[in-house]
Amino acid sequence: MTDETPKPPSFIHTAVAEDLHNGRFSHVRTRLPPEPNGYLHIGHSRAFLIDEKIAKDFGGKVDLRFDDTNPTKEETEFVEAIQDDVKWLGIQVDRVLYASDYFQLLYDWAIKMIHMGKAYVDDQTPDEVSKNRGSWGEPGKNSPYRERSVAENLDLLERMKKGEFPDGSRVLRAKIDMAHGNMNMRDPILYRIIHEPDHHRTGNEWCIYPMYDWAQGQNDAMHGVTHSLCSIEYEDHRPLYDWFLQTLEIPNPPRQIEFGRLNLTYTVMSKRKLRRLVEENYVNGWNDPRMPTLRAMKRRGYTPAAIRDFIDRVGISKTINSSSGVTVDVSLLEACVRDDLNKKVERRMAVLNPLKVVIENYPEGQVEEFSAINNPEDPAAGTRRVPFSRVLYIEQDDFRENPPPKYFRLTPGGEVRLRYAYFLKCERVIKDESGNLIELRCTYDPNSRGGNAADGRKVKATIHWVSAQHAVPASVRLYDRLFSNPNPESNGDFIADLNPNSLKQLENCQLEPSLAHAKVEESFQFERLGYFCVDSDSNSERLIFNRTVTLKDEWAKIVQQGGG
RNA sequence: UGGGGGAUAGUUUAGUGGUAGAACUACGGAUUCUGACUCCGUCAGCCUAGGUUCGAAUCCUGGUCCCCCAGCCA
Repeated sequence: MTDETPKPPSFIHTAVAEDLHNGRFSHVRTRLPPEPNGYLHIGHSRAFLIDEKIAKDFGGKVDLRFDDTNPTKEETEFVEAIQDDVKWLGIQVDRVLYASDYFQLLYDWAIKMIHMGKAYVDDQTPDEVSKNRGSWGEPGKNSPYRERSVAENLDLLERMKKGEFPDGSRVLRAKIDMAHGNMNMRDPILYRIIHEPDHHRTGNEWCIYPMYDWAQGQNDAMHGVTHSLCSIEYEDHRPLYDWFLQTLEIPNPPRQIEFGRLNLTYTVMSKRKLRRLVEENYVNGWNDPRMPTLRAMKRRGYTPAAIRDFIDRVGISKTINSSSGVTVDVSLLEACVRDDLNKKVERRMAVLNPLKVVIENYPEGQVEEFSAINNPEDPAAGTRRVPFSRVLYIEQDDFRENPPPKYFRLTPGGEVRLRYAYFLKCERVIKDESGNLIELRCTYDPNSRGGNAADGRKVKATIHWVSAQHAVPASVRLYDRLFSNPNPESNGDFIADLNPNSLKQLENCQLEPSLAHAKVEESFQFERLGYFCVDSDSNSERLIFNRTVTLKDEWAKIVQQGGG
């Protein structure tokens, strides 16, 4: 591995290195800033991995900090789920912090702002606040409460905090500039009143809660964060971020740096849309393997290594082509999983759509065992024994009565190799009254034991098989992309772009016996088919596999192009 | 309408004044007891118009197109 070409550093690396070089900072600390109001998806994981990478590359640390400043949206359940996902990804966080643990410090700063004449309690209704904010190209109007006395502001804020006023009746605002071109600077709201529900950590101790802008920079500062990395839609919040830190005269102010967000083709990423998929039952929950959430991807069989590789290959930039970022082709993600699983996972034979084969010249009652390689990419994985007998199952796709051009699997009178076993020739086709194919009568070549003919003749195809009397039945869920449109919603409602074939469950699959005791989450390559893992719905009665991703399939392409 | 940001093959991404390079995709081929893996090859790009320069993706000027912002969400 001497010739591995390191990825060039990102623009963030460049900026951080500069800060270190010119003495703005002497070390690096970043933070993962999730709001515990939902499950993490692949887009979050990228943001997190960027934070991790920057910290690691500069010998710094990364914290996990929950931005739990809005009790109406946040729950303990998500706090736990997020920590699980972070752990699963393998991110080693230095500290787990909660914005809510620092409400008092933030409140003290608000009091300081009032004393400085930089903050005031506004009694306007939400509607008035909104109207008086003005619009693009039109300045806002100063609130009639803007020039209240320090004493009155202090008193009012104290009573807001204690819960003397109803929700929505007042807010604390910074006094900046109602005519500013940047909307965020038009007297932003610092605190709003929220009585219900209780906060997941502070209970009913507070009746006011800080807004994102008011909390973010100060939290970063008090936790010693040097570089506050976030996505690009926060770029025009940066002036406000800096304004608070400067106005409060906070030493060693952290630096916010923004990067473009990650979107995927054939996927939706917004929390709103994902929630709709769940709530309207288009998928079976947040961990449905078709979802882009990390728990879903885990269940589907994606590995942290594959996700990390993917994020790495995508890189970091500020490019913006769509919804605040860049839209990466899912096929890159799929390529990354295949790469990882190919190296690590054992091979097995599994017949998804069984077609019965009787080998007429094979002795009834006889059973042989063949040795099969577990992983050609990893000799240390060794071999296993696979039983063979007179009645087998092969894949329906591996036989064609009227083969199209370029089809070189089994055909009437044709010969193929049964992987690791014998050459097999199809002699007769058996059908039911309505003409459906139900069975193949075949013969084998006893002189091809192990897979090579004594006379040296070749076959064009090798197919997988399972001995009928030894087979383990199972269900297999074939997952495909959730949407059939690379850019869901590009022509109307994204629900209309749902792929009707995103899940197909097969109930009559036949697996080689070594799979009988496969454990939940264990992954395998079913040869010639794809990568599959044991689903958590499995029990001692029934094995259920999820297809993580197919193998690349040249034949499928030929068929798609009309060749088959 | 005001503010902020972005533009290099189909998709991502390097390149920071000196021959535009990579990955994924697509296509073709070699190999193969997985139509997999591996290997080789092909197609394909600097948003645009000027300027500076011996030389511009890179510097300057003017356009064009795309994204984000008017929550008491984050």
